[in-house]
Amino acid sequence: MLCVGSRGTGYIDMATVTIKMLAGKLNLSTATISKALADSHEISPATKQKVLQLAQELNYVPNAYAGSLRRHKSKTIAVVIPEVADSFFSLALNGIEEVALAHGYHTLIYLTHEKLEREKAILKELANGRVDGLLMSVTVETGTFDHIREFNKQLPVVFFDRVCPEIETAQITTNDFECGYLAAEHLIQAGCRKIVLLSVSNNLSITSERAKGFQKAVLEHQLNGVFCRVVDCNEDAAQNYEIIKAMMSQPDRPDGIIATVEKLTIQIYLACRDQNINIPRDVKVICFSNQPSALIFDPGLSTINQPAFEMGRAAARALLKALKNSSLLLADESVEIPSTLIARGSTKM
Amino acid sequence: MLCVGSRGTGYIDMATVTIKMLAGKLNLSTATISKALADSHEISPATKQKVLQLAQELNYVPNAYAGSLRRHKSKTIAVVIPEVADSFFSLALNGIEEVALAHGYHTLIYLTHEKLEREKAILKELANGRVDGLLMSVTVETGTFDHIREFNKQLPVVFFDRVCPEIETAQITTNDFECGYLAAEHLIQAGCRKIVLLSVSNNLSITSERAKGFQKAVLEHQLNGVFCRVVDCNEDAAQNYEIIKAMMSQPDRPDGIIATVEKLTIQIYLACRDQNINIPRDVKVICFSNQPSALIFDPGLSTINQPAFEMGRAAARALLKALKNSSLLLADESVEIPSTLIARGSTKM
DNA sequence: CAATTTTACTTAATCGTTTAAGTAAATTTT
DNA sequence: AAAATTTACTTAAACGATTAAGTAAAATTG
Repeated sequence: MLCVGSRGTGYIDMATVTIKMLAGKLNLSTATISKALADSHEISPATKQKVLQLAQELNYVPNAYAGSLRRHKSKTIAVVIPEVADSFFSLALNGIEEVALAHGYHTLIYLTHEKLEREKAILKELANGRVDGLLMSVTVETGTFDHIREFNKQLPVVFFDRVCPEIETAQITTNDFECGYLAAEHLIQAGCRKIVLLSVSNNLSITSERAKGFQKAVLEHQLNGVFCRVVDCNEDAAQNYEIIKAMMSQPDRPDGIIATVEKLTIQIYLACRDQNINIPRDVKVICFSNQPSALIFDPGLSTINQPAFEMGRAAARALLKALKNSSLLLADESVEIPSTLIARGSTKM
Repeated sequence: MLCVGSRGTGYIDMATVTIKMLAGKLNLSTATISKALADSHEISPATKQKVLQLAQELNYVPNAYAGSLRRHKSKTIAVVIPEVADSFFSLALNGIEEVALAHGYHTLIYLTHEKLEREKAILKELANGRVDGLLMSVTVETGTFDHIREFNKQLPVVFFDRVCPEIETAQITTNDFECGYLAAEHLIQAGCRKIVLLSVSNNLSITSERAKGFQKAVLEHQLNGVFCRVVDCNEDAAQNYEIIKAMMSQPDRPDGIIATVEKLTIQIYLACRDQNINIPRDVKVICFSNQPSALIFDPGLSTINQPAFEMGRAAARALLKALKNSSLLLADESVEIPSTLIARGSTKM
């Protein structure tokens, strides 16, 4: 018995299996079916058995949105991040998805591409039932927080990595201050005296924390503040290349570079190669990065390795915990998961 | 006027703004509000103006699920991929999100972690209204297709990269056969005579296409089939390292390696380094990879670069086109976007 | 100006669930 | 055995939107 129309989608609705349909076939009310499927004590074992069996046979899957509408719960969370083609965020997303899945939650993804406007638009749109909560890493542009605060009045938000201390909620971070300090210490131990920290001009607490750690080490070792400084890069790879190249062609060029942003790595290597500046002989380089292939760079890249996957998991866990237990104070769920410094060829003495 | 309860979520419902509420405040019916917001010709300009203004003021956002339930359209697509911590998939996801966003669609993400069971469970759950369509790259285990075929009876599916020619729908691919051929040709031109293609044991059409292209080049150049062969790796990095190491410690070890899987790159480099086999002098290596940092590997990695972002975009576009135009035959939307071979240090003569 | 059409609404049903409240029959209690 | 309770259901309202169908008043037509 073929069932092909001459026009239309070609997709068969087959009068999608609903509770109503099950009720019809079994001569029961929809209420009974619903309760039977929910294993309610109000329904007799015999009826439950019949309902379950028919549901199985007809491949009944409850309409997600009908339930969401009724219960005011979507079993969906949103992940709002700047980009996904970045080892940190893709690993974090991995961790988030794992936890969401395990709890039967669905994961919506939104990329801000570092645009505050986009971030605002997303939060606004999500503020009406589509999700039960939000995991986010803010953009580099995010300097005001009203849009987040407004959203957070209605739904729980958990920050990870690029957190927002201004908002009282769970903040999943790594030890950025300490890592900035350790990176600088590491370079100093390797003999560097003119260390530059490359950052991107932004409002992020994590980069300022890293910079503060760096400054502390510089002070402790009484290094010259003229040479030891923070240099701002931006979102444009070609421009960053020029910035780094210009910096490295000065007579008093740095002998150590700390990149707080993974994507600057390539530009640093390229700029040095193109100017015949040898890493690590002429300049030592360490980056905040999670690329597993850092060890086969030329030379192997010393890194501060963030626990991206674990941070994603921790963030998702905190959010889901809050969703299960509505009296939970999310601010108490903040955790700091330490990063690890891995020394490789690029900082060899 | 503070509004803080002693218990509960702390999240303010503020009787979330609904059409009903707007209707109440303006002394109009919900139908009028709904139509005004949809800019219907049935509503007078004056009323529209009033409605729009109040909606703006109260920050009204339509409940997504109410509309979805009524219209049987969710404005949501699902992306089902093996993993996200992979340069191809993260770039593709980027392209997908861009297109979805531009069309006002939401993107759900599901990771199969290469498990067929997981893939089946996801499709089953999604088959009831949650999404309007699906973009997918199948797992390495996906050898049967009934679960996809079943889903595809109800909703449109578009495959990208790891496609499924058995299902009649859009398949967004790159020129895998040709690339397998070109990679082999490239190694042969560089002097290789004993070339091994490293793959992962699976059912994927793309890897078999690459292998076929490789075989063609081997035949054309009448290379010895004993040395020129396909070697299977798997999902376990440590095991792969051992497989490659064992292969490279044979007396008749290969002088050329083609890796069809990005993640094998590191194991190849490590195994060679650990055995003092010089790349490219002793063995030349080319990988299917999209890592932008391939050029600063040691030595720079020659790659077959897939147009991941473009493929993601093409896949999303095909799906959305089908969703807008239900009489579209998706199979006609299949496209092949060519990859590019980038020669670097790892295949130098 | 009576008849018709158009305008600008409202009423009420519906999407697929869940759930409070109701109810008849069976069971238990006293 | 009458009263009270429990069991296993059903009825109907709700969630928040959309939309077919209905309607009174205003505008247009012949």
